[in-house]
Amino acid sequence: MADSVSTPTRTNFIRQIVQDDLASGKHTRVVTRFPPEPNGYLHIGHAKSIVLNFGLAEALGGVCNLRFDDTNPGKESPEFVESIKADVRWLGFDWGGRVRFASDYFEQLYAFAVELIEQGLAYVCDLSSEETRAYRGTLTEPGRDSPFRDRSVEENLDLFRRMRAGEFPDGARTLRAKIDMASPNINLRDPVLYRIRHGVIHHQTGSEWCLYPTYDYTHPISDALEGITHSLCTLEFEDHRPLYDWCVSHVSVPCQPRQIEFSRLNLEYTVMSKRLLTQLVSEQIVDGWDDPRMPTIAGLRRRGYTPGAMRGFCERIGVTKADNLVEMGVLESAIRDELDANAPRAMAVLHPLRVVLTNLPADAPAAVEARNHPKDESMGVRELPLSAVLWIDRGDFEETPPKGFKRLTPGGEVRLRNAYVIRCDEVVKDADGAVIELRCAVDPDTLGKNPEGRKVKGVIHWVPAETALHAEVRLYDRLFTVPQPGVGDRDFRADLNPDSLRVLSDAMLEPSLAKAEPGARFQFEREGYFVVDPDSTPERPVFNRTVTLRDTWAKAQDSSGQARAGQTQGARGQKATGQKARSGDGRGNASVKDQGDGKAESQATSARGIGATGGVA
RNA sequence: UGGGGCGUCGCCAAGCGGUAAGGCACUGGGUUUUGAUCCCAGCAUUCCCAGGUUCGAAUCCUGGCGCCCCAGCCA
Repeated sequence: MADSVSTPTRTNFIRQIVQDDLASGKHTRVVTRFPPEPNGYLHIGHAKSIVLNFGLAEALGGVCNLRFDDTNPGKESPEFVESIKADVRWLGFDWGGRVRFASDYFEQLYAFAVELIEQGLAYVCDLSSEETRAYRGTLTEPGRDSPFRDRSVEENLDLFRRMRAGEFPDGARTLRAKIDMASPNINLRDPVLYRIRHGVIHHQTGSEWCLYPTYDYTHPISDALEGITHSLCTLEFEDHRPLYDWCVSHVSVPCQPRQIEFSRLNLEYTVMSKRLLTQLVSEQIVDGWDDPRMPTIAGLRRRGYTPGAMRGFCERIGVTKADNLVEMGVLESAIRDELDANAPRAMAVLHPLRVVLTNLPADAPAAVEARNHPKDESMGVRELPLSAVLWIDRGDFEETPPKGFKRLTPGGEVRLRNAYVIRCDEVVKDADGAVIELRCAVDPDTLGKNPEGRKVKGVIHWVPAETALHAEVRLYDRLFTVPQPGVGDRDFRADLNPDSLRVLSDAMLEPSLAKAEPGARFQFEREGYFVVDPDSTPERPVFNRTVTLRDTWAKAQDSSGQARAGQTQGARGQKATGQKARSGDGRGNASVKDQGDGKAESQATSARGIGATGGVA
């Protein structure tokens, strides 16, 4: 699907800096990089960084490297590098040439460390991690020099070589930069440059190394080696910039990239930290990294989002240094814009109610023609078989309608989309009083024209019963019930939305949908946008709801104060838990499957460690 | 009571000393065989607060207030 409706690229403070550097001749070509650590799947916050970095290079005639920041092998895996490559490609970006790894530079990084030692700017320290912390001081008190700070260059060189040779166990020694233990910036209090890690198999370098460089040391030098002009990262690295600059200015790299920081994306009703997302997956609260409720790129893709909508969303939210919390509505409007323009229409009945047409004319056509898009004729037309028995949605009939109800009522008339106007003559109920069938008369003179002398305001969708496709439809809602899950000391799992997934096992689809391939997107008229799930088979079609249509009627009903049993908090625009479900028990013969009931044991969510992925959110 | 950032409409966000863009949301109204889309209109006399400079300040200065980040051999 074409990404046609992304909003035009707006400028931002980083783009201005880059353009200024180009205009002044400081740089002749912009080179950026996207540097994820392969320790999880990419999420929509990464998409912001990807669109910024690749988009900037693309727009200004430069290049953007994809570089894996793989300096902590214990947490990383080839699965993650593959998923990241696939996600960046899916978003429509190209890193021109080979993928880079920080581990490509391990040998050079080691040589630069030797340079630092020779200059007296780095030393081997024998303090344990606990001692190192104790010597570091606090936010308000300066640290103390390590007793190993003044080792000779010769001794440092020897020790560092032996560290590489594997002579010392994990944690026995580190290589530290010699900067300033009294610096008010804690990052400058002799930061660790290298640590020892035995026994881990690195996904790229295997067991070649037992010495691994830290992010603070690796990142600036990797940037410099690649000729990066502008190194864009998130705000939490702002304090590290002096160290970044220190590294590239004390070692013989070919250039000194400029680090610029911007604020991370925060989205309401979801979580964005890799630690929490990993937890959702590992505790099986969701169905994997690509669960359609996840804010991962893989999840959004399976949910039915398009690359164009993702890029459009990123353009809309902008790039600044201000903390932000973006409303879901922005994301939803981005995908609706794109799908409204590009998704073919179809009809599907989610909560089927049987309707019998009692007087279908003998000369009625066997099928009616329907346009695949109300505005785009190039999308063509399709045939809808017509028959005397059909399905409509239970929510489109009310025995005692609220004021303003435009759908079917006893004795009332409604238009069957693309077909006749019908009138409900009889309501058939079972022993318990539940409506099981409607008997309706068609007005034979209303095919392709309005009835004479009266107006029929309501239009409802339908599916012919004989030829209907029985399908599974998965209705997704927000994963959490509160805008900021786990805020404060709460366990974020306590904020999970128990109704984030509802599976309708017997939805009825129009027969033309039989040939839809996984990944195909449609608008089910009056319901929303849906995508064929990879689980789908010809025998058992499975559709995921990407997003509902805007529904001002449901919204008006909500705000008129009517009770909504089982309604999740603030599910605006989420028809599934709203009006449809409320009216006449839309769950009918659908099975309801709850997931994510927060079964796991409670565990404190520390503020620490929820950030962080290689300077890219 | 260390350091680094940030505070413009409900949410994002332009603005770069010359008199508050835009998007989302919201509220009306129109078109409509999707209560969708589309169209039209409305939506900050005011920019965290208080002083000051200036003919003129969201933009400059001073002082407050509020929020975020930093004490991993994570990134």
